[in-house]
Amino acid sequence: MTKQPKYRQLADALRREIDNGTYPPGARLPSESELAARFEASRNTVRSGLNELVTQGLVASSQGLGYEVIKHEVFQLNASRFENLSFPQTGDAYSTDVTNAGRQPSQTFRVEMQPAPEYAAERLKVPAGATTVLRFCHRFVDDVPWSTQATHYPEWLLEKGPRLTEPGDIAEGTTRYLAGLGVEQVGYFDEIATRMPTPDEARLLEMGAGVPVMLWTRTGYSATAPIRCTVTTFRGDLNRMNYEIGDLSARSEDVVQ
Amino acid sequence: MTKQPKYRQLADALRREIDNGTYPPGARLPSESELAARFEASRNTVRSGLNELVTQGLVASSQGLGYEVIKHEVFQLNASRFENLSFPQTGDAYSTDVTNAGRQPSQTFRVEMQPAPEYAAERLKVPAGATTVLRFCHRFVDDVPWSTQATHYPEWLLEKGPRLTEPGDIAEGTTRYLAGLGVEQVGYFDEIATRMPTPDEARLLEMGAGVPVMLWTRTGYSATAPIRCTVTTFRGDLNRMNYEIGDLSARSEDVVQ
DNA sequence: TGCATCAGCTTGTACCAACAAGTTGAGCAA
DNA sequence: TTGCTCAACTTGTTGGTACAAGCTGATGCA
Repeated sequence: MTKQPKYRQLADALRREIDNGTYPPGARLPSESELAARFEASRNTVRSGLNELVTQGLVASSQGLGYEVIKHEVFQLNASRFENLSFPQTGDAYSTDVTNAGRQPSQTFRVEMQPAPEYAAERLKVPAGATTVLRFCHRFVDDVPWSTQATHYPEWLLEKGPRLTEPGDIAEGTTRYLAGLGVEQVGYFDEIATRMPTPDEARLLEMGAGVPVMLWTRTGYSATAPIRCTVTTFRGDLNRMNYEIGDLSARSEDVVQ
Repeated sequence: MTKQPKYRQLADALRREIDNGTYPPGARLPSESELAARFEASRNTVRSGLNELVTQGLVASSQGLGYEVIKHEVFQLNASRFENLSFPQTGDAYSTDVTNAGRQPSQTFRVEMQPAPEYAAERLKVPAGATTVLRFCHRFVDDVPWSTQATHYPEWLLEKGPRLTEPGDIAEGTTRYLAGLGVEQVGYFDEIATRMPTPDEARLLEMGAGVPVMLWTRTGYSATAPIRCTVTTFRGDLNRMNYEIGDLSARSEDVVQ
């Protein structure tokens, strides 16, 4: 074991104390100057160590307040069931999942006609820059920012579903609305990626700079063509994506060897 | 637009120059002292700005060498096809995916009998601490560390598949091996999460501390019981997880409106 | 030629100082 | 009591200095 620099020893010591409950989630750490006295280090060195914990998403700092141990609370999102089609639902998939978890969903909407960005054009099989309907959605759970969602629809869909451009929510969910008009989503292709948030994303989701985002890109297909491309951006520390595939009857039952 | 601190202005300027190709992937940034002169800032301020870029995974620094712009080449992993069952394969799912991408896979193996950690016990429906077979695998693509994989099998499976404890690879893939013994995986439950790497993970995967990891937990089920729980840890910046669900015939065809 | 050494570059660690800016609670005034 | 001000805390930003440690190429010796 090679000798670690002082700021890292400090970070490791604090990490241990957070793990073992000396500083439980929600608790405040001692101030920088107190830690400096305890570890016989300068304030800058203490800040280097604390910065490591912030980067790892264990604590968050606020000017004037101090450092607070973050509480993580993971929210499970079931991504693989067939949206709105396999069983009855009243709202969209998000509201359903959140409500089932006993939480309060809310969201703000924005609808625009936009030239398709490269990723959307490619997936929707339209020329780059072609006009698309963009429905943008900023979602909250119990008033905490949870995700942003941008869905591009190809322009030709408007002939069949003019309400796509209506500002505001479509109560029964857009997938269900389109299915009622004969444009049924029969399959989808999901891509899941992760990266550090852009400054914009960090601001929108009110997340620490050291927490990754999860990007969920879903391209929905009718029997003949792609009909939508949705990119959802989650706080990575608060969400988990689930897929159920194949026969899972053994999952819910008691185990029989 | 409020005034940003100097170190952030510096980070934003460099980020733009990386994006627009002034510093392409693999290029070296100017040294800290050169940047200090250019931005009329102290070396400490420059380091704060560069640290932001490191945290966001855009650049990496090495002592004595300088700052290098990271090149990321994303590897797509198809997670939803039915492993080894729906079509013939020669090796395991990983080798197949990597080879199909024209890359050279390699891996190191380790097999142990281990008490089940909490997450595995829960998913395998065995008591916490019950003995399980742990097959641990460290995978490389073109000799670059790519992922670690830890699979727990319940102990009762050994009666049917004793080769599980053999050190070294099982050539045809464990899932296929078990299927040949009558323990067929008929479904699986996937969970995908993301977080910052632990120091150990950062070392094993040779990744910057500012790059998130992607955790892929797959629990496989036979018709009657869970038969394995696999946790794969990826570099988040180099991997993307794909799921194909439902009828995707429209995906590969030319579009017909 | 071949090899060891070292100067001169790079980043890493650690310290000090000063002031800006956000938060809170004590205490005073209406 | 209510409400305001302000002192005393907190972290945020920016400057400075010094030395440690890693890398590279030039230099010079064998």
